[in-house]
Amino acid sequence: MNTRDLEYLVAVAEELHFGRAAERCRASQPALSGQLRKLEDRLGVRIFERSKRYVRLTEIGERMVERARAILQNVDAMEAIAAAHKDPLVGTCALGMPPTIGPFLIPLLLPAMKRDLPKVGLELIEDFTDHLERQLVEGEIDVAILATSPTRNILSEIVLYDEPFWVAMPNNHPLTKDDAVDIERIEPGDLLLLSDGHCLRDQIYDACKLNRKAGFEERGPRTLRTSLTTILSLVGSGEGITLVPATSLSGAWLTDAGISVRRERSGTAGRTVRLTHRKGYPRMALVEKLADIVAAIVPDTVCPTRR
Amino acid sequence: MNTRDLEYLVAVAEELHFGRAAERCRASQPALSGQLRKLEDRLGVRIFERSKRYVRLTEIGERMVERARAILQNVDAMEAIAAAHKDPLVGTCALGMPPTIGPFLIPLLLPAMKRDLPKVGLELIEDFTDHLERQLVEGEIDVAILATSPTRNILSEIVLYDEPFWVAMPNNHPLTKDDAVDIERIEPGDLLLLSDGHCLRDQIYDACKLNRKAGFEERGPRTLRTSLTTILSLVGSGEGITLVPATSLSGAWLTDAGISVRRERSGTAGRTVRLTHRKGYPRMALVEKLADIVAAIVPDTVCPTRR
DNA sequence: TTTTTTAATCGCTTTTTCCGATTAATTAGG
DNA sequence: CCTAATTAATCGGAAAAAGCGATTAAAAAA
Repeated sequence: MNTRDLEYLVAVAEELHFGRAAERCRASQPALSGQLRKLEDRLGVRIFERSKRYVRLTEIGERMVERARAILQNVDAMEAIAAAHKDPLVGTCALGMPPTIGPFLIPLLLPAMKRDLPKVGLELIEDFTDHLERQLVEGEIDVAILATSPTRNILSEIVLYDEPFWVAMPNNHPLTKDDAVDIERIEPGDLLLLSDGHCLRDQIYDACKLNRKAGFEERGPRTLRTSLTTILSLVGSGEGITLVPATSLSGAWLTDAGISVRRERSGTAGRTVRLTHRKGYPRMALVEKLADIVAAIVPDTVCPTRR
Repeated sequence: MNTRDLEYLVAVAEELHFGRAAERCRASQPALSGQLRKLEDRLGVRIFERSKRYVRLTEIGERMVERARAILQNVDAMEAIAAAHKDPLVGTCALGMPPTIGPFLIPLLLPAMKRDLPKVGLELIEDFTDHLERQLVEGEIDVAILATSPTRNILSEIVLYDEPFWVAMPNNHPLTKDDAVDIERIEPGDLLLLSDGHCLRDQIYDACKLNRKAGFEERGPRTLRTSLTTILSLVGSGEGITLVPATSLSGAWLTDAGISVRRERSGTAGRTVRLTHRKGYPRMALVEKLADIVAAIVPDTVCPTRR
């Protein structure tokens, strides 16, 4: 059944005149007549009582018109929804990010989104990287900000920025003497790390190349099943040292908390943050825009890939 | 927009697989693919996120599917209503009749309808013949039982029965002596007639050929703006004489009311009762059936045209 | 009677839809 | 790394549907 037929039906019901109805539908009278005749035949029911002098709805016709109107209303609604969403920068977007990024990025992201993508409702999901990847693959989220390259090849990435790791120490730590810290000099036993599952743990691991040191496991870092924020406050209270991504440095609270940060001398320790999405994701314009926004809001301690 | 496309849409939304969806819709996969692609293009919106490995609904797609389901539900309802009313002997039927027929026919008609047309809801309208004709023409009623031939030629009639007029007199009236009454002998001054508007008035007028009599107007019949039943009770109390159609004679109440009825000798006084309908009325099977029913229930004092 | 009105009918053209075969991309298995 | 399998898209041609203009038929109005 074609909704055009239903438009014809409603038009004739309102005009009670095939010619005028045809005109209103921008069709020829024979075309309209024929389609309605076929509609009646398909339904097996006479909708109109016709004569050369008048057209009238039958009892059943009245009910058919009611339904036809309901259908056309839904069709209109469908078209209206579609029209409203033609713009890819409209709708909701489920954005995932790991807990080592979220707390620092979200406060910057929300105002920027409100300004630059006011019609996009952001749904934020904070979870471990591998969970987010799975959710991406399963379509539970639209896009994620991750610090790893996607492992599944239905996913694709847009590089956002490179952020160096900084060394965070208690104010009275000997390594604070220098402008930059030689990463080799960090005592493994001092190192505070997040627990398994946090991508940052692996990244710091790699950065410190700790596994090269003999007897590392024995004298190795302490693992804490907590958040980066908590780790940092432990650093402030003299419990140890850690490496932090540069985006976490914004705000004055570090010094207030008794923490000093120093550059890592080689400049090689760091990670690349990307916007990850399914290759076939249809709202790529939104993803691109999101990438621009994130690149624009990160603090200047990092090096945005996009302008 | 074709509802087939919406079926395709819902099928793919449920199967998340173009091939299986096509199979379910008994269409080829390219046909289904193509139609959905065109639907997306028309709406200007991507409903599915496709890849070689998976199919997924977009956010907008979910909403489109909701609407599509609502539309298809209405289409089904439309088809169900049509299917239920394919039988012309279903639905409501507005039946008009004049007040000189209604009170005598309706008590017989209702039980017969309940038995023979149980799925037809009868809506009864009692009014003057010319009003009923107008209502027929305007489509306010479907059919009418009238004692006159239709004057508008968009109307057509099915003759139901011929009913003779009988002479109704007080028990003590001299004319009751004979088996049959010579209509010429009725004293015009004794005649009780219904007021203008009642078809029966004109019919009795014609039957008595009163207008041929000199000085008729002066000595003429008394007109009463009331009902046939009231006229008859006046006859019973000795106020005058009247002619009554044969259908009104059923029941024993006439003798109880002190009324005697006699045949009219010539046998020419009477009227033909018909079922009148618009020529183009689509439920002619119902009209025919109705005619059969009425012909079957009238008392045997009349001569049904139909068997 | 003639004219007007109006829905249906008739040919014919255009548009749409459909199918089978094929293609291209991707994944899985050896 | 190569091959097989899966799957949606594409292509070409055939079939179906819808459309239009002109005409017809019936009824009403002039």
